[in-house]
Amino acid sequence: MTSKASSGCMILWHKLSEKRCPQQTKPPSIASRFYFVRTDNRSNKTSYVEDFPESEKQEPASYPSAQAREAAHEQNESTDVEQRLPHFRILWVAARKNIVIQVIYLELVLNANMPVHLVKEVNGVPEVQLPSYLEEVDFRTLQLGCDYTNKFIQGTVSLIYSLTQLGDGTAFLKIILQEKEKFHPEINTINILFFGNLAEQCAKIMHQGDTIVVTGFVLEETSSSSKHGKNCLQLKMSPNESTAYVYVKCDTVISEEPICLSVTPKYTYTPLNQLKHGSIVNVYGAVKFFKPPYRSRGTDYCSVVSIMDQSNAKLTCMLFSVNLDTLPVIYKIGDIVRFHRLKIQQYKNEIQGVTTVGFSSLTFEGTLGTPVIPRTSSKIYTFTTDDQKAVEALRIWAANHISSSGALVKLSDIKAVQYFDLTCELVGKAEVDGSSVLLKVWDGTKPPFPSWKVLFEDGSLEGDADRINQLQHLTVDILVYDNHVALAKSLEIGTFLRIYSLHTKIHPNSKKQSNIPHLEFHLHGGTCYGRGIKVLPENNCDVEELKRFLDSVDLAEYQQLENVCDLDYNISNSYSSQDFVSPCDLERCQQLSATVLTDHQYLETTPLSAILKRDAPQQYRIRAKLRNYEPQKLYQSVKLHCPKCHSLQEVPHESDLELLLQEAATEQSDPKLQNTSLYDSEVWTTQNQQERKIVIHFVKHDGILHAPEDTLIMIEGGILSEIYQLSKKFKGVIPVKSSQEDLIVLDLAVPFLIQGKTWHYGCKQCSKLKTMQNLNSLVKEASWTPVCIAQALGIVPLQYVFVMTFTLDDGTGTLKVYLMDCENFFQIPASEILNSDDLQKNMEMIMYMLCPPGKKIGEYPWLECFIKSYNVRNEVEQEICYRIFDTVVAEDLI
DNA sequence: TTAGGTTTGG
Repeated sequence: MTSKASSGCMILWHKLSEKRCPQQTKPPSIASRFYFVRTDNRSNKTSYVEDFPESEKQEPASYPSAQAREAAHEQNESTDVEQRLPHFRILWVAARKNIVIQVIYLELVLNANMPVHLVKEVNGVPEVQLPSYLEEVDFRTLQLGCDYTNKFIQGTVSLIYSLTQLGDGTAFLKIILQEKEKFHPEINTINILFFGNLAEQCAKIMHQGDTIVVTGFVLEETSSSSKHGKNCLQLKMSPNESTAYVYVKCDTVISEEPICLSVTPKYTYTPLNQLKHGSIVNVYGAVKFFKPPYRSRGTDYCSVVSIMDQSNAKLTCMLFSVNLDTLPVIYKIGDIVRFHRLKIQQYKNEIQGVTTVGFSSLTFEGTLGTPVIPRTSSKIYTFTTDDQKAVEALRIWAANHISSSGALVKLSDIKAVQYFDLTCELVGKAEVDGSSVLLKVWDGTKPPFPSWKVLFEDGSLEGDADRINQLQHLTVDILVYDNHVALAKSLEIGTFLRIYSLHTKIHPNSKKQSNIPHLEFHLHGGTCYGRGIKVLPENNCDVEELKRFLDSVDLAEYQQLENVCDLDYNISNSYSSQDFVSPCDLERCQQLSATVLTDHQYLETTPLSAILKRDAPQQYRIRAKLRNYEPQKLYQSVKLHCPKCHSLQEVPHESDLELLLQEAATEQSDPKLQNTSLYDSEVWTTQNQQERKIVIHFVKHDGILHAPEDTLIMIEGGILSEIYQLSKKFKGVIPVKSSQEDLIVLDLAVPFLIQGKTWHYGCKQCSKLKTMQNLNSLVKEASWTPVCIAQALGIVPLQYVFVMTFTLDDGTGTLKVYLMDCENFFQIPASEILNSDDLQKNMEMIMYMLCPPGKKIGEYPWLECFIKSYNVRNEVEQEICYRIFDTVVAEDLI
């Protein structure tokens, strides 16, 4: 028996015996051929059959059909045995009464050309010795031109690059091998290049940290020289000449599975809504929330992971491990995880999952369409086609049910006050004091405001000074505190990071000093909201994308775009800007207004005290500060305005719409009104909802139906969520009902048209409704704009407006002025803001800038406004009111 | 054992 043969055999043998009867029988000697394992389920005895018994062969009926064999084959095709030991193939499993026969083909194990071997290592002792003719050499003695056919080197895999293809299509894999310490105390590494199927197999099998032995390599000089100017050597491994031995630690592989009839245990997965307190289960889930692993106060690392599945149930899991590597490698919300042997327990009336003996996990990228490759430190794991399907199904579900908004924000998109996840490259690092570390990072985009520069002692900044200087306008300074400090200190310059729940806020003094707000970046202490840092591997798809983007950044372009006021952008990192802004610059900056007039610039500024003494109507140019504004809650400032009768009304609340639509859904659709020359109609009957009928009328264009995104639809019997879904797909949705002769608008209390995120309402008083056939006038041009549709249907559309009261103060007096604005003043459409988190954040930031909370009014920015006065008469008295016109918020504030 | 998702001091 050769060592090559026995390595594979031993693993198989142990897997079988561990599950059943450890000391019962010895494995037979193995030859390169079919190999039969017979298990008697009654006595739990496993035996090895030298050849298949003639008697058994003569009972074809008792053996699986060709189809069943294929199924068995497929089921086992990507088992752990095969993934880690590609030279095994379980061809089929036959079960008859209590006898189970497994047929395993061992061809590759004995194939002399087999380029990769797995060597099982129990408690650090390899179960199989290397061939005795092989002689170990250390890295330093390697010399060009020597024959290394019978020599080997051994080391630890410290880095594995992505598997790639060379120009001619040959697979190529590069790894860095670190020499065992026994030769030299200092770290000594060498690059190893694998080619062809050897590269492919190594990419599958090897993991960072593995001990490997390589033999039969060719030594060559690297094309580039090392950091120290010396030429370096690298090893080339080709499939026909070279062999790699990968040592697999099997100490932790203790199967706790119930006895099962095939080599690979068949795992069952419990849906998250069926978990029972006290059980130990296997589950799949999409990550809804996670805390990257951190050191607990106890002995272990901890990671909190909340997952959801198609049952819509959520399970929060407390995962502990002394070994950081065995916790799931989650990079973002939406990743898919598989947990084995998770214990379910109760805590505060809710169930939770906890790690238990033998817990293991696989993590998969959650993005649809990316390869299904498990992230795990586990050497041996099962992965079947069923698993593949489970991951793919969860990806689809998660794409529709798990929102990752807020995550993965670019620096250019950040708002004044925000928590977000940042993917970036580390370019500099400095210890600021005992409790915080400064990280200088960039993501290739320019933040809307300069980063506040953190002070640190000379000489404490780690990183390439030239590069830090070159990127100074694009890097941000992040202060990392408390429990994150240890990890931050260990980070290497040049690594790619994801920083979770990073906090930005405006530096309190920055505006006073330069009128340009500066952003502070903090990773506060604690682990709330998943706060933490994770190093992303080079082959992570987000990192690959970021690298491509960083490479494309034109640094020269950024350097020309610096603002005159932004003096501290150009000063040394080691000083605070306050020492450098001269009084003259400060004055110049403070004279700039946070708002801009779009007309009437010829007018001279009038003090508020003078305006207060005059009659209306008048027009004025003023210069004042925003002392206060109302309403403070943004959603309260958005109203619907009728341009005809000038009435103002509240935007209907979603719950009111829901009720109205539900009520309308009980009305019957008239079949006579379906399928006309204007539209084609489809009727659906819902299940479990008293068989509600939904009718959708697809409006045709030139007599034919077009793509959904170009098609207007009308809906009868739809509820809010359905209309919401349909509006994402179709050009526009009109809720309608059947009347005697034609379809008509459902009710002006609900939108007459839903287009994208905008819900269009009509004025009840001013509209004179016409029926849907009037849309015929628009069909030829397919002019499905809200204005055209409203006109055709006799509707006076309501405008979304911001209605606010500003209290302005210029030092001579205060004046309350109204702002009623669709989209000009803030440059944000009022019609879209209620459905857009981003726009709401923009608006918040603008208000924060115009009227900074916690500041003295002297520190507020100036606002140049154009206002007009007018008389308002009520029953008792006449009053002068003021409104802002022709004024917009300055672009650099948006 | 640890943590038990729910931000902000620097």
